[in-house]
Amino acid sequence: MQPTIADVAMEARVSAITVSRVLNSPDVVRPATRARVEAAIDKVGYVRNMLAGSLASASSRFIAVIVPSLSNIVFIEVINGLQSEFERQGYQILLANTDYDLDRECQLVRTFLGWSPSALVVTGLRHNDACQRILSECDSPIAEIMELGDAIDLNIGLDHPEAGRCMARYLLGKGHRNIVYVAAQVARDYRAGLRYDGHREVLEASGLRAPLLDMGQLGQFETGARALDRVLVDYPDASAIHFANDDLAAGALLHAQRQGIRVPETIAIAGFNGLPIGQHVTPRLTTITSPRHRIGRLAAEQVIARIEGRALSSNQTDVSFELSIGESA
Amino acid sequence: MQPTIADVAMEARVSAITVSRVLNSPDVVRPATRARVEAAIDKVGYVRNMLAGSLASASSRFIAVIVPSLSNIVFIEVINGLQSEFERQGYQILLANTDYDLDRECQLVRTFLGWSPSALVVTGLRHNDACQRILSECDSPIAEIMELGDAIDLNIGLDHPEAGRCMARYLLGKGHRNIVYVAAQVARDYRAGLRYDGHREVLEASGLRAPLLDMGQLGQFETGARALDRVLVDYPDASAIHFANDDLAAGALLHAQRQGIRVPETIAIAGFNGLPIGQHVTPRLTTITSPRHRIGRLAAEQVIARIEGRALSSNQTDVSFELSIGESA
DNA sequence: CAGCAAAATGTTAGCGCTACCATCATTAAT
DNA sequence: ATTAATGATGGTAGCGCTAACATTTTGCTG
Repeated sequence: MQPTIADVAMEARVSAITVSRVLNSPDVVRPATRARVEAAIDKVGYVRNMLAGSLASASSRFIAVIVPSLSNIVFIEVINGLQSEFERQGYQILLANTDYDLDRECQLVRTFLGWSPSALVVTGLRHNDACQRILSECDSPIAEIMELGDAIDLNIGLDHPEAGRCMARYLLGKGHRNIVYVAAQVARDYRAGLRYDGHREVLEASGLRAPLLDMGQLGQFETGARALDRVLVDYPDASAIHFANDDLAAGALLHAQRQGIRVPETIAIAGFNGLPIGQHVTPRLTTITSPRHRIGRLAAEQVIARIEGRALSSNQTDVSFELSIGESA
Repeated sequence: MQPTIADVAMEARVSAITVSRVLNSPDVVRPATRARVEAAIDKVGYVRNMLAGSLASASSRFIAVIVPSLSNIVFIEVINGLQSEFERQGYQILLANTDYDLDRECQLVRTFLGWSPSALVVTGLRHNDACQRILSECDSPIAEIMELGDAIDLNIGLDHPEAGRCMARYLLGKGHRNIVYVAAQVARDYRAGLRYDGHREVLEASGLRAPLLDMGQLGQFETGARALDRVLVDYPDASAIHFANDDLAAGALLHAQRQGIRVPETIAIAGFNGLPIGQHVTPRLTTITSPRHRIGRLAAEQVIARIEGRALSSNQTDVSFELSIGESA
């Protein structure tokens, strides 16, 4: 049997609550007593039972974090940002991924609420009805990240339609008039769809068409490579491809290099995210850099502030983005 | 106040324990009763308190997972493998990263034990003394993954020295006699050091030298690029570089392409891990493919078997690896 | 050194759930 | 019909901890 707080208390000749205090607010215990308790903890090999503590205090120091995918480096970086900040403050992340499935998201929220998390961090603003209701009725802080808009509680993210507009304007400025937007599964990765909306808006305002090529599968390099081939065949007039993300764009660039397709002369290529690989391919990728780690860090900071009851200047934080111009477009 | 099991019980005109049974072992409750309880759960909006359940049953269904880094795609894939299997069985992962620091690892193990995890999954076989003792004395299942050797309990991984030997033999077979091994922070990423040991063993057995270039920082593409430059200057006779991982190797390959350095003619390049990017660069990277997702899945399967008291044929699983030959070496 | 505020420690009563054993209902067999 | 065996449900106690209040000790003032 694991020793409990009572064993430590007996060993240190104090009451259980004093041991609890040494653990939770050491400064209210007299140094001499504290030392005795700490010695007793070591002596009996006490390991704190966080479950019991959380139950009694009705606060778990868990933060539920739900992202669409763990295979996408973008979310990993966000998690890194969250993790570094939360860990510093003694919070433990409970992590899950939805596979871009809103019903699964709802299920995960339900499950996580059972652990009495101190807060929830979810990706995006779109949820199914049940999930929306649960989150709205929940009294823990809730941060909806990545995307900017009407949020339940806290909101940290960037303006995806504006990012799409930004790149479209840049490509227009470069003289492109036939630009294909290539995404993978827009229905699931709807933020890529939001960027497309912005892209189309700009092109149509100039009287141009904005074809969308949706590659069937959420893919990586391979999908980008195949997309490039398809665009060259199906859209012979296209002079540029606006990819929904850097994975696709990098896949296309690497493929172009293998095949001797000249970029940007034959076709210009642009991406989104600003992943490191974009700066290492030839030509360097023109893309939009999103502050992924920063989103995580800010979300964590604001969530902690909310938990601790500190006031926030605003519930919404636009982390913004940056056009990063390479030679690919 | 959140409704509790007692509220559900009252609503369904049954006792609390029956509600508990509907939640935990529905098949022992009469269908009619079960339906009544389920209706009551919906009606009162009951959310199960996992903390209380875990405390009472002394089993949390948490799995503590400790990896060196969340920035390395390799560990992400392992976590994906773990996650998919554990989630299917209703276990929740508690995730943390050590930043390759064994003292931090010990601290994390201590913290996690406080949550009464059903099992621990840690990376590698090396721990500091305190950690080794804690893990040895722990009676939950423990899986040490990635690396093969003397383990505390379960062990799933690959033979790193043999992987190093394998690539060294391949490079020798290609006629290379001056091969530089390039790693980043071998002291921390000691598994890269194990591969170097194997590499050196093979070269020295052929009477060759096995210089080691340790780039200061654990880096990505950038470090690989800089390493290539340094090798060309500091080891003018070198005909091949054996990189400790594919990130470094890919960084070097992309750099070579930018600079017009011919691979493998001027210098051959080999990696380790078998990341997708290696198959998309030109020339394709010669590397060793490790079954990362499989390590995670197997570890989870075996841990679950152990938790459920099922016997395992062996405590050690060699997942093996595969030489993947591209044109880079 | 009394007297009092502040600091330190203790007592009691749960947190919400499940293990354990007891009880009651149902069916099958004599 | 009676018993036994099985199935379904309930009562009680306690998991290990902390909140809230109660009590004791300490340090200081006049």
